[in-house]
Amino acid sequence: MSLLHQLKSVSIFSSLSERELYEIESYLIGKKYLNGEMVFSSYETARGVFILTEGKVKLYKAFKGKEQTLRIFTPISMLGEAGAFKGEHYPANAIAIENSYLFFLETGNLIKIIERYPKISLKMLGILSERLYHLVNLVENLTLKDAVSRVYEYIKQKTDEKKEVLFKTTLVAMELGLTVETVSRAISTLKKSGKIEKIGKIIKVNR
Amino acid sequence: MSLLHQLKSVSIFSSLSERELYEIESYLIGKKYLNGEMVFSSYETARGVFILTEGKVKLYKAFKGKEQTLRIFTPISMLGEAGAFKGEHYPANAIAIENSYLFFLETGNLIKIIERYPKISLKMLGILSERLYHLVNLVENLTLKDAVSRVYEYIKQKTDEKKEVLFKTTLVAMELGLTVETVSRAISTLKKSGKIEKIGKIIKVNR
DNA sequence: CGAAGACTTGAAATAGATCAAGCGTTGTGG
DNA sequence: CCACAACGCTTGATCTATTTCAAGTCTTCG
Repeated sequence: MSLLHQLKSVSIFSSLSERELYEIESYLIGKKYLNGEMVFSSYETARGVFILTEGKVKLYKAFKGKEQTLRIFTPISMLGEAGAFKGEHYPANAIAIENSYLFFLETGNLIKIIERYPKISLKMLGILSERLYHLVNLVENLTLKDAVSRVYEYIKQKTDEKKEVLFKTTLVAMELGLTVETVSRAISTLKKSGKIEKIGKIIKVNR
Repeated sequence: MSLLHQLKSVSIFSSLSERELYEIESYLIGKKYLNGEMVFSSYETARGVFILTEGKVKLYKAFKGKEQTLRIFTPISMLGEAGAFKGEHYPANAIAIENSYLFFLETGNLIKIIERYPKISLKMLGILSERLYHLVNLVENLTLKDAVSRVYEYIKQKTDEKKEVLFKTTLVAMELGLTVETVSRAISTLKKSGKIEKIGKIIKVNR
């Protein structure tokens, strides 16, 4: 897929013409990140946003050897927006958890774009709002729901469109803020109660 | 304090002239909320934002009889922005925890204002980003830090400007997502270790 | 003044984490 | 292409921080 085409799927740019996208493209700097490589950290000054076009990036907080995943990003997504619009530092850390490719867009240029194409600002407000919904949902899950129902809801949601889904315990544990062991136990509980079926790594919900 | 004056302290309006504020004022509908009265709930469709000019409002999530506070708002603050820019429903519930006064501003009018005064959109992006920082911080506190250090950090932060601060166990427990008992125990631990002093309801940090 | 609400302290319960060990899967380099 | 090392998954046993339950004291204010 061409970069131009990819830009179109970044929601804030979706309303722009090819000509306009072409201009934005000129601001972007692409870089490959290997699995395990840091994209940005909360210690560093936020200089702009990233656009993930390939791979997977984990956004997380770390403190005293423990860590909490906030979100796993997959293509095509924008990262680091909050840092760009407020504050010195990014609010969290981002690390590639697969070999990935990201473009960087400087805050100054982003603001230039927003000012030039006012429609974009509403889109941007929409993105930030979506981030807030996601985080509020995370807090709800972390503090109000037990492990088994969280895993169950996760699976239900993932199998909403597709019938069956590839299930990686480690990844799900990360996304839900649980340990691998807890997720594994939750799965066997759900299997026993007949709510799900799992053959190999393929999982499906019984409705 | 006049409404016009109050509007000026809502950061998104701070750059507007009196004439412009006067126009915005005409969109606002004020209403008194008694202690315990619901301002909005996550079940209801988001029709606009609120501006708190008096009292205290708690933003929280509830599930199966349990609840988790996301934030306590004090004047002058805006509430419900995320709902206005995305999604059918507000992401959480808001309830007055003191007798309060709020103005309501319809989404349509807010967007009109943003489109008319483009500078406002950057301010708005800043507000949403600040909300994200706050929530990320909440997640960090809830999942990575223990009760005693959370209470300690809370007190340190609150006593940053003032030397001494009025401490209400119940309110702090809400804000930190802990039980009253846990906060009370944390306080006595901190007192014993000499890190803080508390006489009556007045608390201070030993530095 | 008295009663409702706020705070403290102790004892018990609990959900999930941590530690530990064994098994399964996979992919790489010899 | 096979072997085996590294990694992922499962299951059991213990541990621990915080919640819950309970009961008593202190505060405040109508």
